[in-house]
Parts: sequence; C-alpha cells; structure tokens
Amino acid sequence: MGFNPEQRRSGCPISSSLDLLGDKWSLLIVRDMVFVKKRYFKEFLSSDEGIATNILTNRLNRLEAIGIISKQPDPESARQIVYTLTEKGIALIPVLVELVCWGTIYDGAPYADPDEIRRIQQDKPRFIRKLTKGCRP
Amino acid sequence: MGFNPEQRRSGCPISSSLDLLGDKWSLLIVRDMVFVKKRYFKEFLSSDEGIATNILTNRLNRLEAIGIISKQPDPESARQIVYTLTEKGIALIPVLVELVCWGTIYDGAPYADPDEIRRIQQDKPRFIRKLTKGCRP
DNA sequence: TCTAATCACTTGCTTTTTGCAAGTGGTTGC
DNA sequence: GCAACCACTTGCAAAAAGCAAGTGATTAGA
Repeated sequence: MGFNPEQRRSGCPISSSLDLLGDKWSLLIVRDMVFVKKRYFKEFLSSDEGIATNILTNRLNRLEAIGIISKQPDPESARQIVYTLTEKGIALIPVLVELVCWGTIYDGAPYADPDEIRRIQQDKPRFIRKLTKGCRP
Repeated sequence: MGFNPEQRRSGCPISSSLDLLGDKWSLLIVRDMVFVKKRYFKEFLSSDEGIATNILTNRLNRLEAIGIISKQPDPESARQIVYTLTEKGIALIPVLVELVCWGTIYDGAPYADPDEIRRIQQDKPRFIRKLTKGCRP
C-alpha cells in the first residue's frame, strides 16, 4: 500500500516514534478516537482540520499496519467499518496529553482553557487513567 | 522564508502543536539539544538520522520563528552560530519523554532499555526536572 | 600572506508526499 | 428500482523532501 512500517532512520525511540507518527494527521486521528470517541471514516472526515479522503484512507491503513488501531466490519451495518484503538494506540494518550498542555500554555491554542490545563497538570496520571478507561470496552 | 507560523488548521491544542512540530525532523533537533546537548549546525548534521543541510536550515529558522530555539553568533568563534532552547522549547521535554517511553515499550526501538524506561516511569516528574535543569544556564 | 579547511547556509534538480476534485462499487432506505 | 450513503480510488497539480554541488565568510597553518 506504499508504506513500509519496518524502516527506521535510527534506533532512537524518539526517531522511531516519529517515523510512525511524525506527520500532521496520524495523531489527530488518535485524538479523535480518544477525546471525541470517533470510530467511523466519515466521523474522522468531519473534524475541523479537514483531512482529505485519500490521506485519511492512507493514515487509517498505516495506523492499522503498525498496530495502533484495528479495523473491523460494523456488525450492525454492512457498509460501515469500525476503527478502534489497540493497547498500543491507547498508550499514546500520555503523548496527546502533553501536546494538549504544551499547545495550550506555550502556543496559545484557543480551544482549551489554560486554567483547566493547569488543574490537569496537578494530577496528570489521574487524568490519563480516566481517558484510558474511556477507551476500553 | 517560506513558512507562516500563524496559520492554524483549528483551535485544538493538539492540532496547533502538530502545525508546528508535526514532521519527522523538528522534534529530533529538540531531542539533540535536550539529550545530547548539541548547539551547532554541524552537530545536528552528524546525528544518525542524516538530515540534509537545506532541511536543517529550514527547521532551525522555523523553530526560531516560533520561539522554540534562539540563534546567536558564538562569542568565541565568529564563524559559528549557537542554537539554544528557549523556555517554550524546554517545555517540550515532557512530550519527548513520553515519546521515548512509547517508542521503547510499544514500538521496540532498540537504543533504549525497556527496564530503564520502566524505572523512569516510576517517577517521571523527577526525570523531567533533571532534564529541564540540564537545559538551563 | 597565501592557501586550504571549515563554517553555515544556497541552489538546482529529482523524487516523494500532499491536497483537491471527481469517480467507483457495494449497501440500504424508501 | 433507484437515489442516497458508505468507504474508498484515481488523476492531476502543488508543495515538501532528498541529494549533490556550490557559495561567501572565517580561520588555522605553512
């Protein structure tokens, strides 16, 4: 499908992580699954950032290939496919939380309240546990 | 210089962060500054991943434009330029630490020891404080 | 002082990735 | 039975990345 998840630029764990997630879209899909509970192709399409259908298809396949999400036919509707996070995907929640904090406090992103972020920072592990629970069946 | 740091795809802090850092190179430069104390152009060039000179120039300018690093002539040698992290850049350490943990445990990156990572996870704030101190004068 | 090496970039060119619009084939509600 | 909906595909243009070679300023050594 045009991507090889085995290729690493180096053995550094940060570099390896960025080989998989270092683009503008992959983590947004994980974000939508964690914070907005999105599970369907068209739900991801409807996010504010406006991902194109070909890029979304590519990223969903890629994320599945590297074991971050899983892809199953919806038992309730034959024309839909359900995407869910694997444990490897759920384990990205701490990364997302740190990006939320940094983006809000140091980059002035408008959709989150700096005061609430500072409250989250008082007990990050609790916040992460809460989000993690919400991602499991 | 060909990039506009003001453009946001949305107000979401994760999306805003990825607008600035969502590529395969920017965070590697920050990593080199935090973990390997690199400060010069040629030091960044020598990293295992092999960044090209034009991309490195572009990313250094970009990181400076968005306030993550600062760029000064080296007082000791007129032909060198010293790059240092700003507070906004130092604040990315928690993001890097989470990427190290995820990359090592869930993606099997070879250069870090999973047991040591699990020890770091016992007291992440302490590890982050230690790294942060090492980045300040 | 001349020269060669080193520094941080630039430039030119090719390849890859992204973005956008339109189209496809299977499924379903009416 | 047919129009709408679903998850993609395809084609093409634009942007970004990758590579090799070159640039001008600085400097250490003969």
